[in-house]
Amino acid sequence: MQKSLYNLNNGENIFSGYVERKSLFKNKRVLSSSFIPDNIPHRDAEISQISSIIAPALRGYTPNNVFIYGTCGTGKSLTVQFVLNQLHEVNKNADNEIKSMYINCKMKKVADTEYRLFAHMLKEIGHDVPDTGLPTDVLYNKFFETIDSKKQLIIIILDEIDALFKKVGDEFLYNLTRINLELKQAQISLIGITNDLSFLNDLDARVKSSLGEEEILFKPYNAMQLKDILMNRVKEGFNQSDIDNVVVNKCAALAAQEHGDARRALDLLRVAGELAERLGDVKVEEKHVNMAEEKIDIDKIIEIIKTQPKQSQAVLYAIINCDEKCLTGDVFEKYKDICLKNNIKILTQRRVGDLINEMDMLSILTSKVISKGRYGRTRAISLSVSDNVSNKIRNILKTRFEL
DNA sequence: AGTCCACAGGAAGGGCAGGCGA
DNA sequence: TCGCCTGCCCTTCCTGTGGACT
Repeated sequence: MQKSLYNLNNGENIFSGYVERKSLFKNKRVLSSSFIPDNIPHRDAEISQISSIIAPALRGYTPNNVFIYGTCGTGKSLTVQFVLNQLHEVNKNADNEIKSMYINCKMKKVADTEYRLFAHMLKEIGHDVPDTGLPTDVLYNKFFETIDSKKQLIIIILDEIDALFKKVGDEFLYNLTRINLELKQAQISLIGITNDLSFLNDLDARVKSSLGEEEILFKPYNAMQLKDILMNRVKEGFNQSDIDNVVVNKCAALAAQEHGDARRALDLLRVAGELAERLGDVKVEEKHVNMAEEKIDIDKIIEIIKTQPKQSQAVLYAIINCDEKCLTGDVFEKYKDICLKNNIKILTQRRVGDLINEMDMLSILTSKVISKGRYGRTRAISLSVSDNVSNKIRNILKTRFEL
């Protein structure tokens, strides 16, 4: 019989079984999607394109702004960070100073408004600013003065740039793309990254021409390319005898179905390994990938829900407790019930509508405007998760609200 | 063809928390 | 400390919408 990982009630230290057992992982860090490897397979063309665009920085010139687009998990951010690391390495001892700033515009409370974007960039260059209270133009001027205090090139990478654009428009991009005209010593160069292929078309023509000086498209990986990527990581990440070849094939195939998402493939591989280890199995097998697939989906959605404000959670609980295809009016009635029973302030239907929209954007639910003829126009709302996940969400929210 | 419904969603403004300068 | 300014969250008010019904 397999010895339990954790010794309970036998007098031994409960962790001794875990420590004694050999780990399936050799270096778990390389299986993380944020890990930057020494080489990025199947992205030679893109690396060479980006390098040739930013290379003039090494001779003291300002590189053109670059706009990079491609679906999720195609290696856009990774490739950019890889190229910039190489750039910094070469430029280590050079006279002209090059700095880079990576900002994820989708991060709530970090860079999801123009104010927060400039506050974040100021913090990056060592200027602490309050989270609120200052006029945005004061922050803009402070940023301007700070970077222009010496000769330097700053490369700003705005990841998920479409998220910020959707929220505040393209004024901030206009300001950033014009900033070089006013700077005396420093220069900035922008790299915009997005999953939204149509994003550039929505921009003002002036912003479009300056941001889209150079455009690079990242095509999705196919199953074979994903397999290559995974094999590279498996070599460094796992003790190879501990992992079935079928596992790599399955992870690659599943991720290829999801528009060639390498991040998904790596997550599947890592979580499958974690599950195998947690179960005390000696090898990562196909069954662990199946379990990983479900776990990743559930974890992701539950993490989002747990971090939502109480009002959004109450609205979601109302939706869960409505019929399968519920309408805005039904949700609002249920929501009011929940608020009354739980002593929560009732927001207006207008605001609840916005909260529903926000959760739609987070892919927690789907809402579609429908017309019911003389019975008015409304939105049909349904959860965009499986029954299993929906039950898990219900159980979590049940502990927070009475109904 | 006109009416009607139940909202959607834009615009404007209020209240609050927080920073700044006098 | 106070008045003023800001961003953010929210409400109020308003117009627009589209298809069933008359």
